[in-house]
Amino acid sequence: MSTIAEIPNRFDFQEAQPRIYAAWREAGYFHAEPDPQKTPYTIVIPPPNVTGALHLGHALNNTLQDFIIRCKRMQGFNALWIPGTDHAGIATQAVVERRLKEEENKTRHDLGRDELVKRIWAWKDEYEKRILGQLERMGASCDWQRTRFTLDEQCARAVRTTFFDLFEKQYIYRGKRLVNWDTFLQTAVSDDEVFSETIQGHFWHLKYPVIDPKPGEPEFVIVATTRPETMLGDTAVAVHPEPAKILDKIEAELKDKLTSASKSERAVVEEAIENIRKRRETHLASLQLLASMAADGRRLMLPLANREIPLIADVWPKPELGSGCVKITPAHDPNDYEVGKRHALAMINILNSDGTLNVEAGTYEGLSLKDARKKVVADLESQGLLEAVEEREIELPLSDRSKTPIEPYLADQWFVRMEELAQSAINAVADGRVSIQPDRYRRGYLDWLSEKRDWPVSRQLWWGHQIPVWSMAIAKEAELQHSLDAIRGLGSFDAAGVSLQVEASDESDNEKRERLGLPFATLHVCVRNEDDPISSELESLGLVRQEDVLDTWFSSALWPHSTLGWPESTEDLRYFYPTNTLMTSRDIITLWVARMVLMGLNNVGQIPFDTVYIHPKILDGYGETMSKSKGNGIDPLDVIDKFGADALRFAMIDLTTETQDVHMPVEFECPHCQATIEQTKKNRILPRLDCPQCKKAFSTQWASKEEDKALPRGPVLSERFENARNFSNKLWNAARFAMMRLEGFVPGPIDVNNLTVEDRWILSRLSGVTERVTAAVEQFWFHDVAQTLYDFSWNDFCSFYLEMLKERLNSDKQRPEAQRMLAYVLDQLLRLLHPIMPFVTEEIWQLLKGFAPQRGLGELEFPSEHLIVAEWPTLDKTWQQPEIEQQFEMFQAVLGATREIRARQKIDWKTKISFVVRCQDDSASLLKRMAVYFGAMANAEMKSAGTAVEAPKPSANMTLPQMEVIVDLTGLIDVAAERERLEKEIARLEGQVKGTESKLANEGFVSKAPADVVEKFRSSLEQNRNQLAAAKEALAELGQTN
RNA sequence: GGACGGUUAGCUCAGUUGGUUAGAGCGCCACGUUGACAUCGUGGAGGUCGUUGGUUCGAGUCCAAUACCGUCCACCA
Repeated sequence: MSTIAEIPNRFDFQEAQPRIYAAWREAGYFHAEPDPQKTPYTIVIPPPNVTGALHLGHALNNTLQDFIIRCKRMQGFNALWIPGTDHAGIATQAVVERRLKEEENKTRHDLGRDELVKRIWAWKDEYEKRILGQLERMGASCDWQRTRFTLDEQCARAVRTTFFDLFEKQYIYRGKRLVNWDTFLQTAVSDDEVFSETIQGHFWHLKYPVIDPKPGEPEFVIVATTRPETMLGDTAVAVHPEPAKILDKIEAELKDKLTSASKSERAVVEEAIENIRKRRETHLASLQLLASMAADGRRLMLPLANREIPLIADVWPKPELGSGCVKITPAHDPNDYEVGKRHALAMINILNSDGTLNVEAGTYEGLSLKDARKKVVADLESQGLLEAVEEREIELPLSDRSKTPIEPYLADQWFVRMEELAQSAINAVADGRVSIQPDRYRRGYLDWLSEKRDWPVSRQLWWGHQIPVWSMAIAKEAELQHSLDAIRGLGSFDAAGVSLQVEASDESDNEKRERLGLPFATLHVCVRNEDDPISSELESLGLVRQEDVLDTWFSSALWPHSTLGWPESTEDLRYFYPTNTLMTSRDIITLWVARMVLMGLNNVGQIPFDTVYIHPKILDGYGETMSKSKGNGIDPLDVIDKFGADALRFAMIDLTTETQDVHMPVEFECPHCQATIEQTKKNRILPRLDCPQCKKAFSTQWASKEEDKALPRGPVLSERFENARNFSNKLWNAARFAMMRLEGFVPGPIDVNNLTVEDRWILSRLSGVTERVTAAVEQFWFHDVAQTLYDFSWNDFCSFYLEMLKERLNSDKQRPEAQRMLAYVLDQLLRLLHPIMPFVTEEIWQLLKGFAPQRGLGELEFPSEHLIVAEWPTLDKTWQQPEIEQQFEMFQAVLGATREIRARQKIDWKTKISFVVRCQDDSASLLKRMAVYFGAMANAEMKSAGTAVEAPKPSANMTLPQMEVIVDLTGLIDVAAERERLEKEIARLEGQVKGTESKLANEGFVSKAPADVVEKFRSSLEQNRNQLAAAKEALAELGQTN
């Protein structure tokens, strides 16, 4: 058995965490198997990207999951938390490619596909290990035997099965789409990898001749463009069909705005109205004419290309901008692409993949875009078709990866048709089978899905699930049947899972198609199992496998069922699916959550989870998202090293409120002297800093030079973890106290019918806290859980209950019962705190077992081997006794009064004071029972209490509801201090009385407010009046004393 | 441009159905090491709840308008 000397006054978390974690793991508590006797509770982790280490956002996300899983495990559920990581397609490939460039000055083409993928796997192995290690250090109780990776064999099988199924249902198809093309890297990049820069550019006004203008019609239509070279791909010019209506509408809106505009806005709005008026004068007539010409089917001659194009009416051009007309280049502009689809326009791609012009550009073929622009402008000018050139700032989209301009480029892409799938996911949330909390996030989910936009799933990458489709171009119509027969005739065709699609060319003009070398059609064969011999047979027929891989979200969308063994109908799947709660942050509700719902429904026929909990984001002190690229990110491991995993977890739970994101000011910590250095936008990007206190230098995450890297690293931390660390320490020391005083503990039943006031009080509080915490867990009120337990532990348990136990533990007679109560209450508290702070509570649990091997309130129990599997406290509501709590509050108030008077009077703590309490008899008898505690906790002696106590003189008087505490100040009094305090008190009470009086004088209040509320005010008024009278009297007495 | 969130003490945040004069932690001030804990204890100071108007007997809480901050989505010839 330990003695106090053996228990350090600090919890050595560095030593204990790995030891405790290993013990849990070895005992198999993290692992779950299907068990019909128990109800499953399952969470799948949002798999972190293997691009890098986990950050504080992950710490939050995973703490919440582990908290819930630990609660559920203790509550008797068969709790399963499935861990894993995400291959994160483009992000991971980009990281590895960047490193390849930096370290070896090579591109992926130098390595080739197989070698690059091999390198990425090595990267993945390293980071996966690191990520899973971080989770372990946070205390995550994941079932490591079930660890998955979105690109592992099991997930790959799920992906192929899903793809095949959707292909067969014709939900998957190949089509053209404008992508952000990086002409330097010759790959498509996603929208979030495009950034734009404002540059000084030009606005060219071009004149397109009208073919056979009728009298009164213009000879030319003027279009304005920032990219004149794309005119070679124009297939129409558009004008708004009802320019007058739009101008009227804009003017009406502006006038509306004017009525509510502030003075400073007025001028701006008035100017805008004036501009619209001018616009009407200068442009309206001609725009209306053009609109009617468009309706009339008039055509224009596209200069240089010498091609006839239609003038069309469409809602896209804004009559108030530019010339009011726009050229339409469907293959090279996203808006024009939409217009082109609406009007079934030809889409002419004038670019090669390297950014030079192709055969469609006629004489301009082979030129770079830059040269083509010069030549096109020069040629137009020489033909007198350049109306004007304006200077203008334009936004130029650039590739984040190559820093070269992005070209919208029409490319073949694979899509998932969303109509039916999206509807199923909409229904699941709309009818409540899947609930999203907080529910304000439902709307974004439903709105996004309701657009039912087809999902482009192909990526021009090498890292990912390669599309399981083999394709072949069919040059001529006559060859189609022959090829189909050949494929169907393959030896293993019937046995294999194979599905066939014929993609027709979108160029229907035979002659033109042949001139451009385009095929008549393309055959696509989807193979269910890529290892099937059919794939090599297909290749022998000349079919080639698609190079593209699938969007990383395609495999993530299957996560809740692929991790449980789907497509096989495993026992795991049947037992643990649907999972219960998905916890994630709001930015991937659409990208991920929605797709999991629809894929779960499509593949398994059931929703993937019944609840989605959206947690807040952690921002830095400037309200910016934390990120490595800004240098304001906190590494959870740094927090764990300094404050402990329990502190990190408590802080995460505590800051998770329902309403908002949390700001966390961050600072550097000097590794030499531990001084904190406030992080600013300036210093957070420096590779090294000099500590202002000890003047020594340290390095940051930006260190790249050898000399900087050699310096000790200064971690980025936040003082907001200190509070949590202190709480953990407080708990540890409360336990340490218990260990000291449990010496000689004899297990035995507690006489529940004969408890002291403080015992009944702590049990009442404990019961209330248990109820509240249990309910809060169900509601995901994490902050509420943390606060309730913090408050109970620190204020009720430590500051009062333990202090009061000290007296009883000193008495041989009272000690056995006091020890049993101490062991019991601590036992219950440890259980409640365990899901938040698993390490320190488990350590205490183990120690406590040594002292109190059997404990309990009614019946004695042997504690479980480990706290992690102890039963969650169950609620005994009968212990909740409001009267007891009220009585106790009265005691606390009297105690507080003596302390306050002592402080005001500056009476040394060692000087014993005495006091009397004027109060009702029942209160007096209670206070008399507590008399010993006034001595122990305030070094004060209660001489007497009751209705007729004699007030000592001189005295300090403190009025409380229903009571008056009068402290004997013989030989002690500081009259000025006491007068000041009383005057202040009188002022406060007068304000209160006045407020209440006027309220009660209000006829409306008395007649309309509920009777109990009115009664409450009445009695409080009476109380306040009494208090006020007593205070005034005390002040008068003071005058006499003086 | 659309949707959503926030604005409460010096800082970071609570405030669950509207009900006495609004809370916590940190920070600040004063005092204090009596053997669980100075990562502590005791006491104190500090807020007209962004602004304006409305509903109500009563508004931090409900409604409307407005300002500022933030997030997501769309878009910028």
